[in-house]
Parts: sequence; structure tokens; C-alpha cells
Amino acid sequence: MSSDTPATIRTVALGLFSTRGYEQTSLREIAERVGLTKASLYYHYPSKQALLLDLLRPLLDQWGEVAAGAESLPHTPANVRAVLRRCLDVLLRNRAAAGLFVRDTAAVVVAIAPIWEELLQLNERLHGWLAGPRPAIADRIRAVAAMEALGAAISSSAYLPEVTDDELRGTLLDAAGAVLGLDRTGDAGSPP
Amino acid sequence: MSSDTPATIRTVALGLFSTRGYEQTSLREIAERVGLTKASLYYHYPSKQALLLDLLRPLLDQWGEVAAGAESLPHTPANVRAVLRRCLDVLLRNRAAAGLFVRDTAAVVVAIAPIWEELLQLNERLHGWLAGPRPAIADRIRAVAAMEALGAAISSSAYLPEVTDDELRGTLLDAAGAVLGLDRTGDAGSPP
DNA sequence: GTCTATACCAGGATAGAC
DNA sequence: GTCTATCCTGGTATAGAC
Repeated sequence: MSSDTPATIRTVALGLFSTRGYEQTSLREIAERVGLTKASLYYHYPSKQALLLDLLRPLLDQWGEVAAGAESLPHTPANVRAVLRRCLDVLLRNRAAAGLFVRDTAAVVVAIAPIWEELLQLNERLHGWLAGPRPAIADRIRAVAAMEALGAAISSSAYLPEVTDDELRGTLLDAAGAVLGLDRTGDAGSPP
Repeated sequence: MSSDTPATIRTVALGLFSTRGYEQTSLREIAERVGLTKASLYYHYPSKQALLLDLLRPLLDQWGEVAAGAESLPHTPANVRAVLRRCLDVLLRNRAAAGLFVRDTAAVVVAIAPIWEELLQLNERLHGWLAGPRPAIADRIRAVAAMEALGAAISSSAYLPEVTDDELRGTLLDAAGAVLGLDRTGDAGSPP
């Protein structure tokens, strides 16, 4: 139904938050676009923070599933590539929410500190798995860098607006893999 | 001199901005730490935005030098590696300011839109050079991803606080190079 | 479920005394 | 150069009518 007001609010809010930024978006602005008044929003959401939290929840849950899934797999090149792919898919499926996390970190942190902690811990689990068993420092740095490279799926829209999701998927998967020393097929790269 | 008030203000502001965030830091908070009142700040800086701008200027200038320097070089594997190294050095030398750009993007954009435009254009020049002559779409994506991997120098502090700059330099340089298809020495990688 | 009206608070910014 | 006092704006939140 198009009369699902909370859903409409979420859609509008996500759009505004991810373009203007969280702090820069007023409740009045959201209300106007939805066709409500500022005060009416408080009927559906108890606070601006609660609204933000609802928007980030799906991404966070999916991210948690990827982390949990990874930890049940042995650390083989093919599995590394599979996990990277799942990360990338989650990012692409939740582009707007992910953009909020990366471009508006400071605001998100103070708004929902516990959620931020949760994300940090999920990332640490993913980094830990990606770095492999008994990782050297360099392995741990590479794990962070590989995830960061996947983040290009989000930031690239500012630089390469016309690029398709499939192009991103193929290229970024190889890129992140290369950071971790995989070749383009997912086999182990030749050791140095 | 330790009585260089503007310098003290900059130091305190950069510290607060880069931890709490720009919007989340009030002028009163800065003033208290400096040992002044809010109003006194206005004797030294005409606005909060002007203060932020002063903080970001050095990074922006150095970034511009790297971009200009790159464009005067032929696109060889050794030069690509050299440019990546310069990018990384600038990031490490300006960690706090760079962190402001990446973790507080939304706020920075609205505060100083023209500066943000300048950064986008500098990045585009760097991406363009890194992607090489007559780049395919994949080359352009890889260029963005490589720069993003270097950004791990900033984000890694949240995950790997004990890591040294030299460890970051060595590993991230290889990582970004790998994204662009270089091997670890800076020679051209074998084509697929 | 949605609206009007209103109280409240915080932050940026300015005026003018010292 | 620094202070006190004050203004103005805007977001947050509540009460209560419809």
C-alpha cells in the first residue's frame, strides 16, 4: 500500500540523509516531503535517532550474516573470493545506507553509538577472517585495505556516475582479491 | 611561541573536529579548552567555517601538488608507484585533516562547498592519471579502488591502532599497486 | 492519525565595555 | 585581546484539539 506512512517516511528520510547528511536534514524538511507536519512525524517515530536506526538496521543485519557465514568457512582462496563477493553484494544492495555510514560517520557515531560499536566489531570479525589464520601485521593491514577497496562501490558514484553494478562487481572483486594476493580466478597467487 | 593563539585554536579545533566531528563540536567547547570564551574566538576567526577551512587548506594544497606532479610524468609502472607513494605520504602527514574529509564528509560539504568541489576535481585528475591513457571503464574503477585502498591509512587507526606508519607505507603501497596490476617491485604485472 | 500551537534548548554570531 | 551580555535562528519535543 502507498498509505504505509512509516515506509514513506523511511524512503524520504533515507534519500535526504544520504544526500544532505543526517545533521543537515531537519525533521521539518522530511515532514514536508512526506506531506505531513513536523509534529506528526513524532507519532510514527519517537525521535530522529530512532528513524536513523531503522534505516541502518537492514544493512547491519546483512553485514552480520556475512561475518557469521565467513567464520564457518575454511580460509581458502575460493572462499575468500566468495566472502568478498557477499560483502560487495550487501554494499550494492544497501547503497544509500552504506553511503550514510561512510560519508556521515561523525554524525552517525554520536547519534547511535551502540550501533557504531556493533559495526566496528563486525568489521573486525571480517578483517580477522580475511587476514587468515595467524596473520602477520601486513596481512591485517591488507584485510582492511581490501575492504576499503570494496568501499569504492559506494564512493565511485561521485566519480563514475554512469558505471553499472555489474562492472563494479567484476572489477572491484578482482581489485580486493589482488590486495589479498589472489589472482583473477580465485586461485592462490604465486607467493613472492 | 606558545602564545600564538590562532595556532593553539587550530590545534584544539583539529583535535575536537577529528574526534567528535565538525557539527558535533561547538565553538564554546573549543573556547573552553583553549582557555577563552566563545566570543573571543571571533577575534581570531570570523566564523566556524573559516576555521575549518584553515585546517583543511594544507592537505588540499599538498594534494594539488601531487596531482600536478603526476600529470607531468609519463604513465609508467615505476611512476605510478611513485605517485601512489606521494599520495600516501600526504595522507599520513595530514592524518587528522584527512580523517575529517572521510569521516565527516556530509558536514564538510555543506560548510565549505567550493573546497569540496576542489577536492573532487583533484581526485578526478589523480584518478584520470592513474587509470592511464585511453582507459577502459575497468581501469577507471581500479583507479578509484586503488585510491580507496590508500585510504586504509586513515581508517586503519580504528582497527589497528598499534600499527606504525612504515608498516602502513610498505603494505598499502603494494596493495594499491596490486589493484592497478603492478607487482611488488613497481614493474608491470604480467598481462592476463 | 494528523494537525496547531507552543515551550525549550543549544549553537553561531554580534555589540560594546574593559 | 578578551570579556559579558544579548540576539537570532533552528531543531527537538510535548500538549491537546480535531
